[in-house]
Amino acid sequence: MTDEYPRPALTVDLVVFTILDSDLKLLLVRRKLEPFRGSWALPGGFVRVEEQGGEDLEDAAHRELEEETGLPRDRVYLEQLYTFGRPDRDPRTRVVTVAYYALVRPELIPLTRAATDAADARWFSVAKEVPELGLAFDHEQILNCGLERIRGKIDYAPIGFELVPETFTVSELRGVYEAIKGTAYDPANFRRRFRRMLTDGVIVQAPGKRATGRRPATVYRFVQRGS
Amino acid sequence: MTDEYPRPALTVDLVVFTILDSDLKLLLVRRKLEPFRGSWALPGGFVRVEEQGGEDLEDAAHRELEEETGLPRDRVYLEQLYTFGRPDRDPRTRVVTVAYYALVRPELIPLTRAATDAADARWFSVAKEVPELGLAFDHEQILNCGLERIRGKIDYAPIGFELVPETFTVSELRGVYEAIKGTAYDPANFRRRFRRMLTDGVIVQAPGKRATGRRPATVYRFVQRGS
DNA sequence: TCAATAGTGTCTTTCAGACAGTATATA
DNA sequence: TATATACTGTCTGAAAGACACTATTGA
Repeated sequence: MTDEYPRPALTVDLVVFTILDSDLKLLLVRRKLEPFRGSWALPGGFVRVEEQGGEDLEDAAHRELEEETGLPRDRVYLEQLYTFGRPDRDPRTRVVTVAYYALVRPELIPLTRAATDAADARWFSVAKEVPELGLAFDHEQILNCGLERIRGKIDYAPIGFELVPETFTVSELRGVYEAIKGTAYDPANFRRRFRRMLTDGVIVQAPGKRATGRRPATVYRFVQRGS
Repeated sequence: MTDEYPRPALTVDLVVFTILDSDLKLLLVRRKLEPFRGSWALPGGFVRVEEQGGEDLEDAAHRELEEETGLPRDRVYLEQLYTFGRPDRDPRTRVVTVAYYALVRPELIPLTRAATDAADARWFSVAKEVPELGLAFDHEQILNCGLERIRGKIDYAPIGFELVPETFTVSELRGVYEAIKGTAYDPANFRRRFRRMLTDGVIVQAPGKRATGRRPATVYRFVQRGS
């Protein structure tokens, strides 16, 4: 019954973001095979499918991320983005891809180095480097979809905390917002929003101070629900 | 290369909403085949896939909607929702489904009648009837995903206009918001939000008046961008 | 002491919720 | 005339943008 219909190949692709030096970065891998051999592309690959069983889509995304970049599955924030299935998006055959976006804390960036040598993965500046690259397939479109999503979502969901160390200062968090939105925030007004999160219990003060600039700043910790 | 991997079956499923008598309704079809034979399910079906070419995912969604319910593709608002791929979501074989939600203007409801006789399609009250039905597969989860989406999105995007006739009164639009959100809106405050849309040019006054209740109400028309 | 960042407070505008009150149609 | 709905206006509070101001550190 279901076998009357031809089936498409199914992949997952990942738009992996981090922030380094107050700049939004995207993780790309260099393609070893045709088509687009030698081009930079989003990490991703085929979903493991069996007649009965196989892996869930989100598991496939985590697995591909770990395999291709070395980023551990349990420490990366992952969320489904959109599914792309234009008939001509892959020149070989019909390939439908479920795109996810991932947010990587800066502390984890060194872990990608381990895989870098093997898989040729690198972080690129979204604003300054990626536009020149000419990504493989429709990956530019997928990236833009991811950018739109995080730029919209950061205004109402606590995804900013996924791009900052476990403890952080107000300025560091503001830097995340500025890197994502691409605009400057008034430090005083940002701090006020922040203080509301504090009184709402979304954030608590952490011990110690951090001396980044001139005067050491208070350090905070994000309180996820149920911990 | 790509043919080394087994492929999943790929379907689209549709969460189709309308509003009738100030109540949010969902369009369901009765299954004629196993599994879940006789159960109510979301309209949907297999994406047409060929080695080279075939249809786009959104085209597949429009096609299935028209085939199964008679709703014309060019008059229904459609948007991708989420992709579901749990390995056990279909007992037969691995089936991944790309879910869409659709918004149907009340004027189009009679068009579903034509297909009703053939395909056994019916509108159900989301609040009062659907919970008792026990939908096929994971369609309850897909429905909840669609509900979440429109309840969130109506606050910042003009999707409410997709559930109202071409010309409408303030009360009618308020009824849409109340049906979706499941809460009452203060008529005076809602009217103020509405007047801002008017001054912003999102809406224009239409000729005539409509006598629904006691006093005839002014009629408006939504101005989509670029017309 | 100076410069730079941390941090506070104030003014204004915008908008939402609550709610009183006026206007106009039909039964 | 009664009443239900259409429609207007006002008060209050929450929150954002602009911006002046104080505090504390390192160089």
